[in-house]
Amino acid sequence: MPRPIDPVRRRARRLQIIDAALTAFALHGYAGATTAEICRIAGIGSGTFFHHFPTKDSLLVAILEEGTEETRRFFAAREPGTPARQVILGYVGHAVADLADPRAAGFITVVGGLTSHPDIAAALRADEDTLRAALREVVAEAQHAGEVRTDLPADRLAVWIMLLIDGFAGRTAGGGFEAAAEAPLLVEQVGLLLDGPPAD
Amino acid sequence: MPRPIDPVRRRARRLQIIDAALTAFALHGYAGATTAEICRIAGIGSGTFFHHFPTKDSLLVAILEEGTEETRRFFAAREPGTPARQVILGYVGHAVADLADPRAAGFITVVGGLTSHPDIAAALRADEDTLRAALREVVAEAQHAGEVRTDLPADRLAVWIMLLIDGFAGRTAGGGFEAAAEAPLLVEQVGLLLDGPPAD
Amino acid sequence: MPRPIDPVRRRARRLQIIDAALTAFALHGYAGATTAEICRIAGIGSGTFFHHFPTKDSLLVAILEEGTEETRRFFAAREPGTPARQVILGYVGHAVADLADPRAAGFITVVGGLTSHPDIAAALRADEDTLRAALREVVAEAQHAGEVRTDLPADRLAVWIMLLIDGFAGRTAGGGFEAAAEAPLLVEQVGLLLDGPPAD
Amino acid sequence: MPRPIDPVRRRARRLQIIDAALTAFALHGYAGATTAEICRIAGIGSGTFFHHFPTKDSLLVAILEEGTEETRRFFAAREPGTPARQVILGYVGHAVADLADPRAAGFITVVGGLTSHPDIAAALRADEDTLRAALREVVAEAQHAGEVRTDLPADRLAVWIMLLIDGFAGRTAGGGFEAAAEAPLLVEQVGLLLDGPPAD
DNA sequence: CATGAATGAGTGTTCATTCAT
DNA sequence: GATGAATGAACACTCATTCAT
Repeated sequence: MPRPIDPVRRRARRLQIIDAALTAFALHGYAGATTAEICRIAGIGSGTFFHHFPTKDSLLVAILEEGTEETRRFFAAREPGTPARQVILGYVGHAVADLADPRAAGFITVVGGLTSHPDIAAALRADEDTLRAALREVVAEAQHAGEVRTDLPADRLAVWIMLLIDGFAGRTAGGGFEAAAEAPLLVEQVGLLLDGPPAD
Repeated sequence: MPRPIDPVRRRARRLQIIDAALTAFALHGYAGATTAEICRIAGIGSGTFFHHFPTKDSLLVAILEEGTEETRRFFAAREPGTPARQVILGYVGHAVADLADPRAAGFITVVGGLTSHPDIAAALRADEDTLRAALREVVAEAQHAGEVRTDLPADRLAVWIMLLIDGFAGRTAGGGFEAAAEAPLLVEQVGLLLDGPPAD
Repeated sequence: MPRPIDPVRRRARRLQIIDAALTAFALHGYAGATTAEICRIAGIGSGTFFHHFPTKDSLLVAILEEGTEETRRFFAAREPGTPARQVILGYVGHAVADLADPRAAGFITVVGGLTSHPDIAAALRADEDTLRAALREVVAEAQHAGEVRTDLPADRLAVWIMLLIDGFAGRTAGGGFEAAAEAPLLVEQVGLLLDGPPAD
Repeated sequence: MPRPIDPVRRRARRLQIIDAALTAFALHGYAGATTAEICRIAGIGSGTFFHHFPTKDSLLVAILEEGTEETRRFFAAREPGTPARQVILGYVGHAVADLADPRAAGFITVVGGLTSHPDIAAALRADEDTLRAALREVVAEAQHAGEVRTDLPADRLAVWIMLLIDGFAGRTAGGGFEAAAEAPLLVEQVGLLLDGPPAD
């Protein structure tokens, strides 16, 4: 009597594990977090873990893909007619809001340098490329609309926006830096970046 | 009749190990880099490694302290009479020059989130605090000289300078970002940060 | 639907490891016996070892506690009405019977001096104290019954009984000393201890 | 200009190392004591250690041989005419006096079970055999003189004397057992052993 | 589907020993 | 003779992963 697999419950389990992993990775880094700890946080047995993710690497890949998907969704959800520059600054605000979860900041800084592990590196690159392409497109649009400086190519500005966000995340992960309080300065800095130095 | 120990050779060995560690850490992260690999890169036996550093942790701490010391030296070496703002931008240039070694960039990003390992966390904090204090002091001086905006406290500006440098380092560690080519834009962005948005 | 864990099998594995450890410790001493050898004797992988005992120390502690428990059981099992002196000599016989396993003798002599390793030292002390208290009590009872000399305090006699048993165990561990053949002489010597020198 | 080796200084160095080793062995056991610690206690470099003893094993063997030699000397130094029984009890007193050094007791208990290490096992056996033969001879003499029971062979009595001394040493190594205070009881026990149970 | 006992390659670290100075 | 830097085999222990139940 093969009970039909319940995809809802399955997804719930996966999210439960992903959530535990976020905590563990943020605390000890990817290599430092053990599957045993993730299982303990998630309240499951190790067997269950490997039922849902064939390897530890695949778990991290899944988390990264989840993030990539969210990025895609954000830009896809753009209200038609919204000015491009506003979309850019909106994304910055969106990213900062994610960093309200202190684990997110830790996760980003900790996962950045995983160039070994080919699967993970690929997922990181995909995440990066997705955001970079989306930003590049909307920056180019803003340039055409005259909302953004044109002395730098759109791609380079996109990368520098990401640079600012990543730097901000890194500070958030440490102590003594209130993401909420500093967010306006981030928006200001991105604005200054998009405007460039005053002509004077 | 004890042979007089040769401190020069001892220091050379330490530097040899530190150099190998920089490579390994940048490649695989702290936890991912094995002492065995560091030894292989350095061309020494494992016993020699632990003869010079009692633990893997202590090696990282030594590297960090080396960096802290270099920061201190940089600010101590300031020519009397140099304008404060020029010192700040000079430091930015100095930091970027270090990132010409691609391992340095990888190292910085990879080592950021090591909050477990109390000794390492302490050394990271010390490194951070040293730079932050030095920048704060010179930023405050620049404010008094009217070279820098005064609507933000010196400490906050110091942190944001570090944010920009760290974000820059993170990009350098990845591909598709030429540190040398992007350096002027970093100086420009720091300048924008120090000036603030145009009064207009 | 967690399979109900089988405590029987778990206990069996533990005993299997303990048995292998007894052999290895008796052969090479505590420090000299490697976990690898214990695993080989027990026919298990190293992972399994540490699945059941978190450290090598904890294994020895478990063995010692097993012994302490057995001592407690022996004295608790005393038939009501048995004369105290008979209980004492019964215990001596019981101890000698254990020494029929040549590994037991080796184990005792080898484990005696482990004053480093705080956990082990504590377990040794607990084992010692349990036996000493049990013997002291029954010796005191025998003194009240007039079966044992009263010129020495019960505690001191208890210690000397243990001294004789330990000395006997030490001889058993070496060669040229048949525990079974020498047992009557041990009982005689304990008798002499309990009686003291003839009044004459 | 090969300076003639100074055998006095050489012997002093050896004794200095042996003394340090006694301390270290008593504290941590043979396997637990490192050559590095012995060197530290002795205040010498590791190179010097291996100048005087080619291996750690050879050091222990040397200590054991020192002890064997002392045993031999004790029995050789017997004043002509001394009654055999008095020699036996004199030896017991001599052994107890050695145990006044708390390291001696620890050393004896800790070194007992080293059946691996063929050289050490051989030295232990030699030490044992030397004492046993000496005791056997003097016990036999006492038996002929009618000072000692004759229902047991001299060799067996010799072994039991050693059993009592070793048991005593084991207690001394632990706490709560004052060698000096308990010595008379040891002499009494040996006396009772040599007399056997009263005919009554 | 869920479990946790079992695995063994791999990890950081130790230590007796060697040897150039 | 004396030193301590260098060595690498061996050690206790970890951990991602497998699989019988």
